[in-house]
Amino acid sequence: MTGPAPQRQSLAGQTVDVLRELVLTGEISTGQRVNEVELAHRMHISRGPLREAIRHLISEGLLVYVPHRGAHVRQADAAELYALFELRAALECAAARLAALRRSDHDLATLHQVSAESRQSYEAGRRFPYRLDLAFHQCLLEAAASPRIADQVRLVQQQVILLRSRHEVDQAHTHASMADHDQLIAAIADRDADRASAVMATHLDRVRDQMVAALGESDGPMDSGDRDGDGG
Amino acid sequence: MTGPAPQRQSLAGQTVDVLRELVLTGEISTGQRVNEVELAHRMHISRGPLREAIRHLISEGLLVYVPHRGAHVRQADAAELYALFELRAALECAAARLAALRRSDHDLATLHQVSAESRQSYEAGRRFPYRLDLAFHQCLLEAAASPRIADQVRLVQQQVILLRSRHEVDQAHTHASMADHDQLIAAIADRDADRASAVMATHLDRVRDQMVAALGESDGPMDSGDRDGDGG
DNA sequence: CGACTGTCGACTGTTGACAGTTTGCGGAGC
DNA sequence: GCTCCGCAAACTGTCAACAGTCGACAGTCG
Repeated sequence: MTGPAPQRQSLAGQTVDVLRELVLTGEISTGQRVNEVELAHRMHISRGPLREAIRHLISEGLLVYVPHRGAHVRQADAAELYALFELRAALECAAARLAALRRSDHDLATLHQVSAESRQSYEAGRRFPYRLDLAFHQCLLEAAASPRIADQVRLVQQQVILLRSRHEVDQAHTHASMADHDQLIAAIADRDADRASAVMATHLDRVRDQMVAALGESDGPMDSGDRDGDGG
Repeated sequence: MTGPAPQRQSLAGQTVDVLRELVLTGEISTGQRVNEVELAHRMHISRGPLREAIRHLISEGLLVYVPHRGAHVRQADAAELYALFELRAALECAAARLAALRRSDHDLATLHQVSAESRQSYEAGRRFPYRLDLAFHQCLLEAAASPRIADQVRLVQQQVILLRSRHEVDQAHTHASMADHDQLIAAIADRDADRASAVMATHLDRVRDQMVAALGESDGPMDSGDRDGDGG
């Protein structure tokens, strides 16, 4: 599991985690090219392990690669975001369906708990950190008990995070998302697979539209719009 | 387009294709460990590009990796096969749904054509080469017009091929599969997304059960009967 | 003044060698 | 005879250096 990280990992393995964090936190800007020698020097490692780590992140979809030009952080337009969410919907709707069929009482209790934490955090004035949103979807994957689907969902979610971290989410969307989660829990509690899948589809459509809107605001007018608002 | 393959690919890129073929054709046996130095010498390349190719195939799911032990060809028991087909069903049912909604007349004609070729080949006495089965699913992906889903389906299909190549398929299963394909085409022609998804689910269940049965025949009765098949 | 071409710099692609770890074998001890 | 310990071989992990390729700049020709 994602327990205490075994520090006995290889250098390349550690580098994957470090580099992934650099990308997801935006420390390496979107679209920025990754210089192998410079980055290797900065990490006090050789180019070999770094290259393997880069290739790994490419396979995870966080980086893209151009021959003889190196790798750069993936940047998505609206079309790619739609395509990504089609994949996400395919996977998570199936997960919701399986969760409804297979969930144990323990799974259901955990879902309720995470949902309660989210609402608590929200009403305490915090901005519904997507850590709790991720935790909810993670619990759902546990309930679905389908390891291969779970792995793929995690990869897709990483790519969503890569885009989501760039902008803010508004309050109305937060409220609607939590309502979706509650409906999803209800469907899973009833072991209603079709309803769980449908609610998930609705939820993901909402999240997608919100992200497309935010993308259009910050990235839409691209002609020399050089306001690199990476602050967040 | 996917025209003449750019032979100017990097050595690592070429090696990926060569190694993938070696694995899928069974030239590297299932479970067999991959010796880096030996294989690099045999391919007249250095270990660097070979390692990158190996890591790539690991990310594709064809190889698995053990620290300090190297990579070996993935071998699946019944439980893993069930998990794999849950992922496949999630992806391909969604693809079938999208294909029903988005297919053009040209897509439909192509599907009909591939289906006819399959039937022709079958009645000519051939054993329904799964190349044609793959071609059918490929056409369906084109009709679905969802690039991310298509990519993932291709990766999953590779893993299925890795297991399917080991054994034969019986005639009854072949006949049923072609009937499934025809029903799927009909549903897509009617733009009935729900029915297309349902037919695909049935089809994949059939294929899965046939593979599980074949797996149990050829691989099940091993010396120490460790039938931990809790595939639910 | 504009377009083309030759050269330079930087970076990726590849290689061979070195170091650390694991595994298998052989011998000593019980 | 069986078990445990130690050594050696083989393999993976890592590194530094070499070679090939692409992009940019400057010089030259029309």
